[in-house]
Amino acid sequence: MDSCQNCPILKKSIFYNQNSEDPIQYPHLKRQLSFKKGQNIFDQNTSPTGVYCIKKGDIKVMKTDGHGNDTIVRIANTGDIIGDDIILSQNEFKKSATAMTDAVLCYIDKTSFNHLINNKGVVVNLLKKTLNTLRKAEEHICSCHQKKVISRLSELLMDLKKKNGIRENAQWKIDLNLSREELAMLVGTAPETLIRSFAELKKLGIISGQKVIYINDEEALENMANSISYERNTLACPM
Amino acid sequence: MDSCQNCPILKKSIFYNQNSEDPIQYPHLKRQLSFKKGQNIFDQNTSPTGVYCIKKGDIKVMKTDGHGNDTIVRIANTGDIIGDDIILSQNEFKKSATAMTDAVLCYIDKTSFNHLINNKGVVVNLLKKTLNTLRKAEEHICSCHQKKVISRLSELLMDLKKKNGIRENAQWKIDLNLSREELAMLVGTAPETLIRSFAELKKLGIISGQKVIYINDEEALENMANSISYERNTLACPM
DNA sequence: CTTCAAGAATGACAATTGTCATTCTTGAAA
DNA sequence: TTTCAAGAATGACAATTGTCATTCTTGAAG
Repeated sequence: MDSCQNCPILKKSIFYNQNSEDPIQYPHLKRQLSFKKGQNIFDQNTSPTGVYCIKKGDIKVMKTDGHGNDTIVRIANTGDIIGDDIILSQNEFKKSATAMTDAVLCYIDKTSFNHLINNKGVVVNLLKKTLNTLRKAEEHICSCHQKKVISRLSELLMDLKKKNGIRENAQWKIDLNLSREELAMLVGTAPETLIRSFAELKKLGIISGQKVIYINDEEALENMANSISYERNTLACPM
Repeated sequence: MDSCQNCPILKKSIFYNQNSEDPIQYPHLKRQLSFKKGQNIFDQNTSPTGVYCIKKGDIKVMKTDGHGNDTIVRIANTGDIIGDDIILSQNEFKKSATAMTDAVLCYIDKTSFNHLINNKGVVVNLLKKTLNTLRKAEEHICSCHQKKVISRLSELLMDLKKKNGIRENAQWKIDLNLSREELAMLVGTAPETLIRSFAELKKLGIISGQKVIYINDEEALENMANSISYERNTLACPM
């Protein structure tokens, strides 16, 4: 087993503690696991016995309603923790996780994890990460409430650009490691509707490409993400 | 200033610490504030200088897109903390809070709050609260993605029942302290659509009443909340 | 190269939801 | 009580989105 002290992603993880007044006990019940693209990490109906710290790869966290309707709740990356809500009552755990790329995760036993969060630095790091995730979730809720599909798709593309985008001359290149169906599950719509919004953005010249896409007009995409919501004719001056 | 030790809601707050190995420092830069129903606590464009612990009352946390589209992100109650995401970068604070009932909040200065979360028990309590809020937010995201308005409204009513419902014979009585517009902002739809869904539930005999409503058929409401999502004809056996 | 299957795309249509106009209710103030 | 304004409700219609059927692409396996 590698020691956590030398982990290349230590600084990105919640286990990195700048001020060493309260030195971290690294997990001793840790196991490093590898997953192939598409492989399931845990599923909605099991009670997990620990948490996972992502060393490498993209993990989709999903929820299914049993009628074949899946939602991708979020995508977790290097340094993120998944399954941490076992801290709450365990039996309400109702999410699944799947590797979207080949991935390496460190499994940390529940007891060990509970011990680790006795460390001030670690809890605070985890709290910050959680608050950040919550903020993003709340922003997504607003989008769902207020915006049309094409707008939410534009938001998603801006997000992906921020995370995985590569600048190429005047364009941004994004290698979507996502099928159209997965994009639909992120945006919250049917695959067909997503495909049509996608086509619309292409027709407008804002993006191009298929699996690898290019953002040709970043400003237009930003506008699409922000301004196209349901709107009423609010009379400026009802005089 | 009242001392926190004697606060009647101490046990509901994040400042309550069972194992006293690491005794809590109660906030010393605390101010108790009263708000009237409808009064604004902080708004989206200000950078708050501290957090609020709710002693009494219901607080709606909202987000506006500037085009008159508001969303109620969540309703916070006794023992909850609002504004705690000042722990993250302050300038991204983009929510407002308004009292839905007469309310009493304790304002805690940012410096003081940062000091308080040095206490293990307090951070862990806050972390648990945040994880719980996140879980609810993620569940709401799934509902938005998968369910129709009438279904989301049913979910909301079940929630309100759980929080404020009073058993009356075979029924549940809920005093909605919410206008139809507010209900719409919670469910994520237009007021007219909400009103129609409301009417539909009444027509089905599942609920009755106006501002004070009665759940006549809890099971039917539960079913409505769970089962009515968009569904495809998944062929059972395509042989 | 051909075959084939899975994903992507598109057309047609229906269901849901949003928008606007109008009317009905309700409760507070005069 | 009467008046009036704000919220609630409803009708009519349009826009968006979901569903199903079908076709087109693409890439892997033989």
